[in-house]
Amino acid sequence: MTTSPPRTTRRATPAKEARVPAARGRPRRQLDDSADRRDLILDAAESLFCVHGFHGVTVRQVATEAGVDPALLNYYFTSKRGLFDAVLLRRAEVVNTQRARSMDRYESSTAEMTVEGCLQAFFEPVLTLWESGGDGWRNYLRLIALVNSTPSWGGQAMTQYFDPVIHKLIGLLREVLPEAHAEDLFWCYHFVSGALSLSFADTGRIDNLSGGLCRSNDVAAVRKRLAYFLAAGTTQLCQRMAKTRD
Amino acid sequence: MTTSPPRTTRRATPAKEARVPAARGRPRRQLDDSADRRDLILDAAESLFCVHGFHGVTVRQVATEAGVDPALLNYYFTSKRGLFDAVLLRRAEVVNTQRARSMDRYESSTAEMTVEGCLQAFFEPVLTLWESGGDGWRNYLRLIALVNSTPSWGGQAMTQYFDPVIHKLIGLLREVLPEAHAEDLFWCYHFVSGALSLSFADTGRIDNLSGGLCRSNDVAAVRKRLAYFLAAGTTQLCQRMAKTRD
DNA sequence: TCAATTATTCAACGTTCGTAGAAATAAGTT
DNA sequence: AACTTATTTCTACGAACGTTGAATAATTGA
Repeated sequence: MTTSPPRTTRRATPAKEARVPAARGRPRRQLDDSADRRDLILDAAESLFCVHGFHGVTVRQVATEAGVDPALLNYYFTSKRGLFDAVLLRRAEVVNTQRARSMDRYESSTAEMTVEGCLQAFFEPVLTLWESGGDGWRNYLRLIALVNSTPSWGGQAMTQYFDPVIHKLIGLLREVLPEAHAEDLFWCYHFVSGALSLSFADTGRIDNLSGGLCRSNDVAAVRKRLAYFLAAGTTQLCQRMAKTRD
Repeated sequence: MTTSPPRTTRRATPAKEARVPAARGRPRRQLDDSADRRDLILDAAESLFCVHGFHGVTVRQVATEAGVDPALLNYYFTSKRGLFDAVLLRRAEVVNTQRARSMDRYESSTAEMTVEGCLQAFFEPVLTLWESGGDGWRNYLRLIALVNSTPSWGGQAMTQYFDPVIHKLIGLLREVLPEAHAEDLFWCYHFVSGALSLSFADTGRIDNLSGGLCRSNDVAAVRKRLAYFLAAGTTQLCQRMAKTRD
């Protein structure tokens, strides 16, 4: 208990980069797990980080939730931070290529684009994932919402994926609202982003506030209302600011 | 260093409630501090919690920032959680009575209320505090924004202060938009809250996104645009939903 | 079959965490 | 002055933290 068997001096395992499964020597399938342990860990981490944030979760909690040894997290992801980043990046490309495609499709198939149409093309793919992407996607979007409103987040890896589609949206809006000032379009996105984030955050706040009249995870209720609200806000902001000396 | 002087058995200090300064025996003023140590601690905690969240801050960091001994935090606030709650509650009543008064004033002084007027009466006091309330208020609003979008926050103590003014706002909007469904007004507030939160969160996100064109702490820029955006969104959402079978 | 590689477990390290008891200091009361 | 109470510091506990090295189990290529 107190005294321990003699330990030799520490020597690191040779490779210190995050472990990505190689083709050779990798077991194809676990005995009874349908998914890879690596993915199990990511799922567990996702479900915990999205509720409590990075600092509110311990690697031991993630390990327990995933049903694996804590050391395995470091084996695959090098560090707790590495795990967190891996969770963020896992679905980042998927969601954003879907959004990019959605906007491309809208742009090329529509003769007369509208503000509402652009915004819908921007967020409809995400709503769909939220609605029918399973718990994984729901947790992921919650996590993104949390990260999006956390100041201390210096996530440059994320902007790499998210910024292009945002600029694409702003580009579309610029065509529909040619008289709008550039900065006003950015401010519109700012407000859009805030409303979207809070919706995905799924805090249950509106449930309490409305005495059960509204449910914060009611995708169908959010869908139409978001479109109406954001489109009108964007249009009016830009039009009224365009008339202003400022 | 290794062996310590013999410690007697632990016995707790008699009082275990949070320490609130009494009238008797309390030193009136510290030697060189202009403010009470208790307030210094709250300020330090506020400035750290609003950036890193509850779990991202240690009591030792707060103590260092405040320039006091770590044990003093437990003396005044019993626990880390007690400190966090104290930070939240310190300014909660102030801001919300100001908002309540602002809406009362608007309601009683205006013959023909508007959606934009109601919303402005709701958030203008907060914008003013954000603009000219000093670092303390700016940090506090950041913290509220963070808490507002954190799912794991079971803050019933906060709702006690914040819910009444929200219901007051919804009551005003109901007068201006009598045809609106009740649930739509709650959804409007939901989106309003999201846009406001992200603005106060001051994440610097829009600064990067716009390449410096917008600054996320530019209160003047936010003020008008918020009013335009939210008023149009609210009006349109309610009007269009009112026409819908649903 | 056997050596090489990968995956997983085990036990523990060194550190930092929140918190507590006791002593010391300061202020107020009488 | 002495006494009482409030404030502050000192020291350190026990637990939990992220992480690691070495050992073991599983899988693969030859």
